[in-house]
Amino acid sequence: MSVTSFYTGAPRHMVAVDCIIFGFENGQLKLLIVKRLPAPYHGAWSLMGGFVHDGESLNDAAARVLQVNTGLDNIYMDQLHCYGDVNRDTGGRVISVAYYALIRISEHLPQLSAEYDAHWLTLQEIPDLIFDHGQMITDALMKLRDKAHFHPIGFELLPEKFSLPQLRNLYEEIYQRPLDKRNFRKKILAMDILEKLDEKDKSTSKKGANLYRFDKSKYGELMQRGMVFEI
Amino acid sequence: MSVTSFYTGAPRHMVAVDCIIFGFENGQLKLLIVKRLPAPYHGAWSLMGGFVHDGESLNDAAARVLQVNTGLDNIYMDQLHCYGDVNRDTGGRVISVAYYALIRISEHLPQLSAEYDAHWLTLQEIPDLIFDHGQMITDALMKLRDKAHFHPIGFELLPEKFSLPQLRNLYEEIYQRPLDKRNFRKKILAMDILEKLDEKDKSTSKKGANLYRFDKSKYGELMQRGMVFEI
DNA sequence: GCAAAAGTGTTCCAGATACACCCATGG
DNA sequence: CCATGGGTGTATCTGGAACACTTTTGC
Repeated sequence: MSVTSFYTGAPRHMVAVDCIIFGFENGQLKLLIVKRLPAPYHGAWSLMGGFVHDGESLNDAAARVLQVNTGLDNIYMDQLHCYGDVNRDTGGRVISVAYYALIRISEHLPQLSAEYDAHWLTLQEIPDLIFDHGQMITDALMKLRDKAHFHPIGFELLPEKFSLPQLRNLYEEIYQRPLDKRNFRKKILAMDILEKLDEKDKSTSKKGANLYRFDKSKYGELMQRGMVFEI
Repeated sequence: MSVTSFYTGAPRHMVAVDCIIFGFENGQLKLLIVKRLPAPYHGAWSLMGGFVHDGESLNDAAARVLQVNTGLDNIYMDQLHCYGDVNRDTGGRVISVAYYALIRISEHLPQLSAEYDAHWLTLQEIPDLIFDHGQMITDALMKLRDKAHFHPIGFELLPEKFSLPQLRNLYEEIYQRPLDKRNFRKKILAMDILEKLDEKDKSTSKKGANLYRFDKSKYGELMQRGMVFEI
C-alpha cells in the first residue's frame, strides 16, 4: 500500500476540545460555565470549547480556547478523556477531547468576556448542560480528586499567599468531606513544602490566620529524593 | 452563526486508535506488537492501530482493530489517553486515541493473523517502536498499575481457574516488585471474592496449588455495600 | 528420602484517627 | 469582656510489613 492511498483514504473528523474550568472562591469550588453561541442549542449552558485547528496540537488548542474565552494564559491544564460517541454532539459527528483547568479566581479574571456570558457556578448550581458535558464534569471531579490526592495541584486554585484554614477548606471542597483541623495541619506542615510568611489574613477572624506560600522548588527537590506528596 | 457555517467551517482530521495489548504468559507480562504494513516505516515495530471510521465510536473502533488483528471479541479495554501532537505521525497529521486491552493468552489466541506478523514480547524484549508508541506503552504501564491497585482487572489476564501463587506472580509483574506470599494471600482471601475450587494445578509443583475462580457477582454485591478492592 | 513449591500466624511499627482546650483580637 | 475563628499535643487504633517452619508428593 502506498503512503498516499493509506493516508488519503482515511476518514476525516471534526475534533473539538472542551474545558472543565475549576476555580475556588468564598470557600467553594466553582466551575466556569458559558451560554453557548452556535446553534444547535444557542443560549443553552455549556462548557467552553472549540475546534482543533490544522497544525495545532490538542494541548495548544485547549490553551487557546481558554485564552480566548477568559484572557488567561499559562494555566494548569491536564487532559481528562476523549469522548467519541457518534451522536454525542447533535449538530454533527464531533470527537471531543476534554481538558480540565485550575484557575486562581482571586488573582485576576479580567472581564469574563461578556460576549460569552460566562459564570462561576458552584457544583450545586450547575444546570443541565448540553450533550455529554454533564458527564464530563462528573468525570473531571473524579479525576481532580484522584490527582489532588497525590499531587500538589490544590495550590493552583489558591492565591499565592494563603492560610492553612483556607487550604483545608479547599481540600474539604474537593473531597466533599470534613478534614480534621489538627491532623491536616500536622500532615501538610510535616511535608515541609510550605514557606511560613510573616503576614496574617485578618479577613476571616479577629486573631488572623498566618499566611503561607507553596515552595515549588523545595517541593521539586524533595520529590527527587523520593518524598511523596499526599493529602 | 448558522448551524451550517459553524460545523462546516470546522477543520477535519484523521483520527486513529492504537491498542496497547497486555497478556500474561509463563509468569511474565507481555505486549502484543506487530510489524507495520503501511508506509512510512513499513516493516517497523508498532502497536496495532487503525483509523476511526465515520459512524463508528472510538470504543467501537478500538474493539474492531483488536478483533481484526487477533480474532478476539469481548475483551477488556479502557481508554488510555489521546495523543495529539501535530507531528507525532510522520506520515500525516493523525490524532490518536490509545486504548489498552487485557487478554487471556492461555485461553485462546487463534493463529495471530500471520499477515500482521504479531508477537508477544516481554517488557524487556520490546524494541524501539515508531512514532510515540514507546511513550504510549510507558503511559499504559503506569495506568495499568494504578488501575490494578484498586480494581479487579488482574483476573482479565489469567485463565478462569488460577492458583494464588499465579495471581501473586501476576501482580509482582505488574508492580515490578516482590510481594510477600503470606501477606498477599491474607489480603486477597480476606476480601472474600474468590471461590476456592476442589482442584489443583500440579504443573508447577509436586504438591500442587489449589485453584480459585474470581466470583464476579459476589464482588459486585460487596462493592455495592462499600467494600473496596485493593491489592 | 529429598527436592521444590504450597501453605500457614504472629509480632511489630508507623501512620491515621479521634479528640478539647487555650490564644489573640476586634468590636 | 466576649464572641469568633486560629492554633496546639496526645492517646489509641488499625493496617502494613517482616518473618520461618511445616506439608505434600513426584522423582
